[in-house]
Amino acid sequence: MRIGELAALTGVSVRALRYYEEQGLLDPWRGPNGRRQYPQDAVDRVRLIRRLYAAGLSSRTIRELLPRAANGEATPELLERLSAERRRLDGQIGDLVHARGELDEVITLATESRRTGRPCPRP
DNA sequence: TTTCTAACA
DNA sequence: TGTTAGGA
Repeated sequence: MRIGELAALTGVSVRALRYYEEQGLLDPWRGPNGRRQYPQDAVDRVRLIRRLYAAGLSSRTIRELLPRAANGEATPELLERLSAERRRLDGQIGDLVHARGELDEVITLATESRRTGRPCPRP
C-alpha cells in the first residue's frame, strides 16, 4: 500500500511515517514511480512503534528492538537497555495507579456530597 | 489528488 | 512534527 493509505489506516500523519523511515523504523520499498510501498503488516508495525514512542522509548531503542520483537536474539547491551526501560515504565505505572486512586477519592466524595446534598468535607 | 525531497517557523 | 515550495 502507499503512504497515504497507511497513514489513514494507522492515524499517523504521512509526515510522521516519512520521519519513522528516516529514523530507520520503517523500510518501505520503492515502486518504479519512486513512491513508497508498504506491506500489509506495516499497519501493526506502525501501531507498535506508536506504543513504544508513547511509552517513552527513543527511536534508537525502538530501531534496535523492532527486528528482534519476534525472535529472541538481543545483545546483552540491548537487553539491559530494555530492562531499564521496563523498570522506568513500572515506576510510571505506579505513579498512574496512584493518580487514579486520588481521582477516585475525589469522585467518591463529590458523588456522596451530591447524594446527601451536603458540601464536600474540606481537605 | 497524491506523493516526493528539502528546509525552516 | 507541521508546513511550505515546486515538480512529477
